[in-house]
Amino acid sequence: MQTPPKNKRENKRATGRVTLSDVARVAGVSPITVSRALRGERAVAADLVDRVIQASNKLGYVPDPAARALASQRSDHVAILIPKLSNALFVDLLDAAQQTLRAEGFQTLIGITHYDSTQEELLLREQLLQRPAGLLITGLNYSASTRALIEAAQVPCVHLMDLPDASASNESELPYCVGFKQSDAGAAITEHLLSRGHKSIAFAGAQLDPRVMQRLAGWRQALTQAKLYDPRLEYLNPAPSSLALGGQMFEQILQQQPAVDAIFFCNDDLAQGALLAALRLKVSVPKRIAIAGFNDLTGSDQMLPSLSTVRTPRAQIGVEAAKMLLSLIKTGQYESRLVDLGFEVIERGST
Amino acid sequence: MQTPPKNKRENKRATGRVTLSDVARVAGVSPITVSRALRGERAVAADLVDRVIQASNKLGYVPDPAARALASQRSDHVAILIPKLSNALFVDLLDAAQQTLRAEGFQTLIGITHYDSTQEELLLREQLLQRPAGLLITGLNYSASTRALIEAAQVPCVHLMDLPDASASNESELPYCVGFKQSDAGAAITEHLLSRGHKSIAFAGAQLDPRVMQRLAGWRQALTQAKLYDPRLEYLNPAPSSLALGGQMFEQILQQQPAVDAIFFCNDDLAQGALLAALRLKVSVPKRIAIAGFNDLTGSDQMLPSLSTVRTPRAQIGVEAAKMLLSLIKTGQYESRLVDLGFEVIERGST
DNA sequence: TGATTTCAAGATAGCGCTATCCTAAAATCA
DNA sequence: TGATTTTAGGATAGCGCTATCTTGAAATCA
Repeated sequence: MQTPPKNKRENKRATGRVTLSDVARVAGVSPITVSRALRGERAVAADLVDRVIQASNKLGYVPDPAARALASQRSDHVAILIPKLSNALFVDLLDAAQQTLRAEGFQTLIGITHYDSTQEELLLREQLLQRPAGLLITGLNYSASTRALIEAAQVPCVHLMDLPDASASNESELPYCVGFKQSDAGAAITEHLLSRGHKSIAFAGAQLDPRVMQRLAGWRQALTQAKLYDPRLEYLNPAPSSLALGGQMFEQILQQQPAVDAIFFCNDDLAQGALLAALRLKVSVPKRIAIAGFNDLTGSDQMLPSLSTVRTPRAQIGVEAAKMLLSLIKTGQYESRLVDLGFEVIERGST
Repeated sequence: MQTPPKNKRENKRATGRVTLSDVARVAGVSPITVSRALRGERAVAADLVDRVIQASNKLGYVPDPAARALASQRSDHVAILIPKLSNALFVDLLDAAQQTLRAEGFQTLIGITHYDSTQEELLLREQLLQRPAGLLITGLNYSASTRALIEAAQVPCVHLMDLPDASASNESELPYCVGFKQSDAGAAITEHLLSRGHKSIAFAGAQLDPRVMQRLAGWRQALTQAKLYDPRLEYLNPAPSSLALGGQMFEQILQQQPAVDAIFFCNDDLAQGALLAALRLKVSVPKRIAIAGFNDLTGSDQMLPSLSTVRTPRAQIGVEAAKMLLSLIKTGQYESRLVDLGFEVIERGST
């Protein structure tokens, strides 16, 4: 003789969690109605919604993200892919995006690619397993397999920091992007140096990611237009950007190109390193040589002389990209695919 | 007349995912055996394990984290709580921990507390909803409610950057910690300044989190022991640490305490700002006044003069804490509760 | 006013796993 | 050798939600 089957309640694995059913019982409705009322999905009578919300508050109900993810095939995660944390630029981006997403109840999954597209793909694969609600990706990545992954995942995706050449194709084929024109910014700071009367302006770039190359293109274009372009003044080093490297490149350029009277460094850390090297070598800035940076990172205004640079709206990009993504997640659309947040040339003592 | 019930396969919501059952079918075993074989839980015959693994590889099976989390009440997330991303110290910590955790298949959930214990508790609550497998928390937080949350969650937790006074109580009541003795480090750099013959050594601190206060305690202790302690030389500013603030505090101290011949700044960014201010004001370092920092952040070796500081093993702390947590997650134990990774006084040009 | 459409609520059936219980065979013991 | 304990595999029943289908009532229409 067997014991009679226990009733459902007793049979439960005890997890101590307040569930939808608990709320439903208290509110006197079915569980599915609670689900709908709380998510605002479909029409639920106003008085029922009230009762559900009251019951929910009374019990301190909080939905279980795992159950939700399993049932709906969508989690409350947003994945973000960033090249490095050693560049303050990306940290600011992450910070801003993360903050904005959290305010809407989304958790941020970080992935650091180290500028490696194989890693990027691997990270994306891992992140997609979590069925994220959305994706934030630094740069406009067109690696075929990565794109395929994103398409297949059917997840809204916003790209950060860069804008495609809007000229091309029809609007609906463009990726969602929040950024600014890197090449325009590169040209703008170069023009600033030109306006100060400099004739021999070198470009010093490190890391050489696509955005650096676009700044280089901007520099080339501005100098070509001024009929001052000289390919020998391009100094490109694939090593990661750092203060120390900036100092080294500064010395190297001084030595190899004595006629150079200004240098545009592709990132502020390089430029800061150059300013410190100039102090060490007692090279007068901007008298003997002007120095410009990029990004307006912390400390650039404190340097001696203070560093002229391009202020990039990275925090704002993080916020706007997150908002765009949230809109895509919720409504499937956004007013525009391209958001250009511009940049600002900051003229300080070094030029 | 009704249509006959569709068989299970057809009845499924089509998600296109390879499931445990698919693997089970191919391997010719039951789903639960696949689950056990893949997780290495319980004993499964070696040949079955082989067959399961082969089938799994053949089909490209990957477990669904949401389903796993729902069934087991544990996700593959590890939550990390950090005060700020604007301090490179914590970014390094995050980077190292995240990297180590990912290698073992864990996703990192970040929470930025902004040094606010209310926020910390809120973040922790949100993160605990995800049923993380483990917790990494900066500092030794003893806010009652936060502690209660952690205890109630029954989740292994490792604290970062700091060590409790090991003297007290029995071993098993200590929290798991990876860090170093902040007060010892504060004392060590102060002793370094003393050894250089400085008699009037000021302390300049910002942010004033518990770790800064411990460095202050170390400074006090070293000076008291040398019979040179003077409370008027404590400069404490609750504002966030920054280069600009360092410059301001430097000027302020010079002005108010003309006899001071050395300053210990609680963080390198302050000290770097002070060095730049010294250049600006043409105050000779270390001749007129010596300057020491803390953490050995990027750029400190590039300053003019290069900055003497305390190198703290933050990346190593991130790695070791992650490893400790992984061990706690998998085995429930770790060889010791306190891991002291030490620190190193770096003597450079500024002292 | 009867027929058709719309709509709000509920019933049902999973999402893809793991915890738990069960069973038959193998291993151990007296 | 029969009784007891281990052991390996499987069956079953959820984890806590949401997608989907149903249903009865209200709204709309001819």
